[in-house]
Amino acid sequence: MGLRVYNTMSGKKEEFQPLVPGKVGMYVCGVTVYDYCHIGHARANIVFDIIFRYLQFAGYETTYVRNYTDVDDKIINRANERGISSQELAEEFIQAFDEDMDALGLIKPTHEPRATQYIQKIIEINQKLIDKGIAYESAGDVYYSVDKFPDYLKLSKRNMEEMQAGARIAPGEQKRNPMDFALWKAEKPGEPSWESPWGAGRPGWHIECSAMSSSLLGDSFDIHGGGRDLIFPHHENEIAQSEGASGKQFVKYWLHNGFVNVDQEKMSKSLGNFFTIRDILKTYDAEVIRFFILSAHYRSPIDFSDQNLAEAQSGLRRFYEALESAEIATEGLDQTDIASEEGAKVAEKFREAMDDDFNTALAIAHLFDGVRAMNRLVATKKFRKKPELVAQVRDLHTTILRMGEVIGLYRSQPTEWLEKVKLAGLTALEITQEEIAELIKQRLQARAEKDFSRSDEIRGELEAKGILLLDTREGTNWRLK
RNA sequence: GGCCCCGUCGCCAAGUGGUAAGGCAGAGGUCUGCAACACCUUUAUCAGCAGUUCGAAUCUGCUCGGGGCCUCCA
Repeated sequence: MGLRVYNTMSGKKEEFQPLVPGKVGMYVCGVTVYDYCHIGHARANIVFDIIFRYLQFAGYETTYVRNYTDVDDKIINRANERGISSQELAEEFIQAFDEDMDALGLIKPTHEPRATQYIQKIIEINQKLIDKGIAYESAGDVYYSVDKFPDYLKLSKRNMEEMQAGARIAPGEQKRNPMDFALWKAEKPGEPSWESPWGAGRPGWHIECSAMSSSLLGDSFDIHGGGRDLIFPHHENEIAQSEGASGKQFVKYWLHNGFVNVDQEKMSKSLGNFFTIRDILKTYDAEVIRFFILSAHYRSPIDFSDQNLAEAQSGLRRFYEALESAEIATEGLDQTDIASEEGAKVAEKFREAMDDDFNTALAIAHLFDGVRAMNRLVATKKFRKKPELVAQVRDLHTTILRMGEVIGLYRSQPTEWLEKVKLAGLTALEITQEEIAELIKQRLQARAEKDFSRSDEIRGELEAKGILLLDTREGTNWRLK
């Protein structure tokens, strides 16, 4: 069975069949660049990163577009506060966004358009909507007339009467219906503006995405993604604009990711309870964040907490420890042509899980099964003298890395990753690497002299500080408790 | 007020009609000078109540609890 995706439009999982066989066009709403990204942005971008990766893995030639909204009220306000141009501000946070996404290990979308690069296209769509009688000009503004689009609210499944009760008209706006939304805003002092048939002004928020998506993916494309909070009004309005202008179905599958909560409450700028990506990266490795996010289904809400991240780190460490021990166990052994089915079994389960609406939590669980199988084999007596077992371990190892690449995990060299996480954790403890090394040396000395009480004393001392000692064939290592 | 979602082991989290995955934490065992790691074993009947069904965590109704959207928001 092939890929199935949950479509917000139908409210059901549907069999995925792209408009053009073998090819996928995907548009995801990016960020408005006026501040640093928080973990909620990280989630949305990681989710669509793995969807992009998986589509390609599944053999689809995928065009992924993720925009930057670089003209907007918030950008203008923030820039004015800081006394710089909105362009400068946008530039600064585009760069910050790119740095954060790089740090999180995201692969680049095919296209990363900026709204301000598509002003002409925006004007064209507006003109078309006006010509069709769907939009109207009013005192230099252009508004979309929601009454002219019968399918309005089909995505968010609301009805007009209820919505109108809550809608309001801001001072200075001259709308025919309170629900009408701005496609073009007349220039105001201190704001960036562009010439248009309706005078100088700037685009409304929603129209940008219609312009960028149709320019890069055409009037109809396969997947449109974003956070749940964009369903209304943003995505609803995009549908109205794009379908109103083209007369064709805009998007086949609507995918929306769930929120990141803090203490059971949505994390957002307005609530002030957000954590930026760069702050979290000071304490946790980027892959830990990814692992945390992917260990729940993308549509479920997840609760952000230190405990949950620490747990994610433990889980990820299990993978890296297993990968490392498999590498050590098979090091220097000859390659053989012995066949192994172990990897194929794991890979098949993994694909089944991912095919079911990108169920990464289940997919990772199957990889954990692979880890256990691998550990078990490595722990077998005289493992290195049993070529069929060595072949199976190598097969599992390769498979875990290959599947890991599809979800952007296990990309580091295990020993380096383990070392990095270990040292990062050490900074929170009251002991240095050198002190640990010295104590280990003393303990080895004591053990050599069979002075086990002294040996245990040292271990107890370190354990009290959060350090665990591990005696191995190769010597004594340590790790965080 | 309108629309919508969720409530699964101590914690995280899959599972949406066929008899409860996985991880973290815990317990017992093997290994170990003793430990740790790893491995093996072990821990839930699914918020509550009432229905539908041969059969329900999965469908329906009600109750309780939590959350979201309706204004910018990933």
